[in-house]
Amino acid sequence: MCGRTACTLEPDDLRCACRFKDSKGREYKPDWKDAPNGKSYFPSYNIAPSLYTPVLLSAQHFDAGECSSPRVIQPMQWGLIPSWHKGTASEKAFETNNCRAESMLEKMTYKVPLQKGRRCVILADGFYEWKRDKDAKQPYFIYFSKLQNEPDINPVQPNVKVEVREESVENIKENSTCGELKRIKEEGQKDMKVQIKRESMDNTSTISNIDDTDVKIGEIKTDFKKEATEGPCNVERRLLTMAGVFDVWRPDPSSEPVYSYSVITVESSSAMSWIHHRMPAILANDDEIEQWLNFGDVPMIKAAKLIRAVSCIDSHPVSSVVNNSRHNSPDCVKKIEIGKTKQTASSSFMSAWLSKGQKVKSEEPPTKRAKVT
DNA sequence: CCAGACGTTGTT
DNA sequence: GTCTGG
DNA sequence: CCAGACGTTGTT
DNA sequence: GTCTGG
Repeated sequence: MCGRTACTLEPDDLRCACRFKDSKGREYKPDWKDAPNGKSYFPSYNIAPSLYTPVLLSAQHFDAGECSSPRVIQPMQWGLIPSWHKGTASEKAFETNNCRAESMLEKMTYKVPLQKGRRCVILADGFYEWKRDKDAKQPYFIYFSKLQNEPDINPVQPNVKVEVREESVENIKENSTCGELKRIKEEGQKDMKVQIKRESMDNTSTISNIDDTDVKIGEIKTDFKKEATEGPCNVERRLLTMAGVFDVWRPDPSSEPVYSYSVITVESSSAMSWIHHRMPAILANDDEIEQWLNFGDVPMIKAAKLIRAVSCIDSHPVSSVVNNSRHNSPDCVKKIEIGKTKQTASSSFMSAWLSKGQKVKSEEPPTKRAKVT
């Protein structure tokens, strides 16, 4: 899954790294909006849940005229606090750092904000994942592959498949099994039946209470300022863009709202599964980002198709200094060679290799393992 | 009707 | 706030 | 996600 | 074992 990230760019560099063009070809940087409750984002190589991190969202979430760009970056707290939460921010009983894609349209905590169009994109240099082997834990840093900067040119069969079928109310009723269907729409309108199916298991859940028409499409704002976005962008690697859901919570009616988010997770692609069986839902290019953010034009049913396991990622092992979230240094993301410092890992690898030939449980991706001759 | 939940991961 | 279970 | 705490009284 | 803090 995704429980630790790095995000080291300053706000202006983040805005620069998030330059984009609208449908008319005008180029923008996202606006920067501070969190309304006064909390700040601090760049770090070691970002843990509960911290505030930069998140992209549509300017349509704000009042008309408030923004000079169709997109906004705002720091939000990692770990979604539902709008109905009672008590203080810290006494939330639930684990909402991640949101399972397979059930996000069913669970109250995520369904409700998603119906309100509260889709966001979490910005990061990359994220960390711990590969477990018995007692041992080896952290890896994972980020966008440098080879493909635009689409996911190396797609795998998505293991989270979102099927959308339009059927009449009658058909749905006839086809419904176990009373799983719930009525959603007013008379005369066609129901949307969304199935999110995990390929690995034959586990199909049917959702019908998310629909396109719930979201009030805000008036299209055409008065965004065109900003000067020329000049080089001093950002080396493309920022990782992870799909998320956010919500807005008020500790009490008088206080400022708290924006918080959850990273959507999916069953891992082959690029990740050798490290971990879950991974964040990554948006592979700007078109996907646009569709995910633009809740006014892109209904949830369509946006849900963007949530899948991509393969356009690279990774490398890093030092266990990253384990302690108090450690914030470039060492957290620095590549290390495994097997050199840890003799135990190396010797177990070698003995397994000697006894079984070259078929060894992979410590590296298949491509890298192939050069062992 | 009211009360109570509302979540994920990993591990066995 | 909204859904489920009793 | 992982690391670290997990407790009270009285005295300075 | 389980919760809190980062």
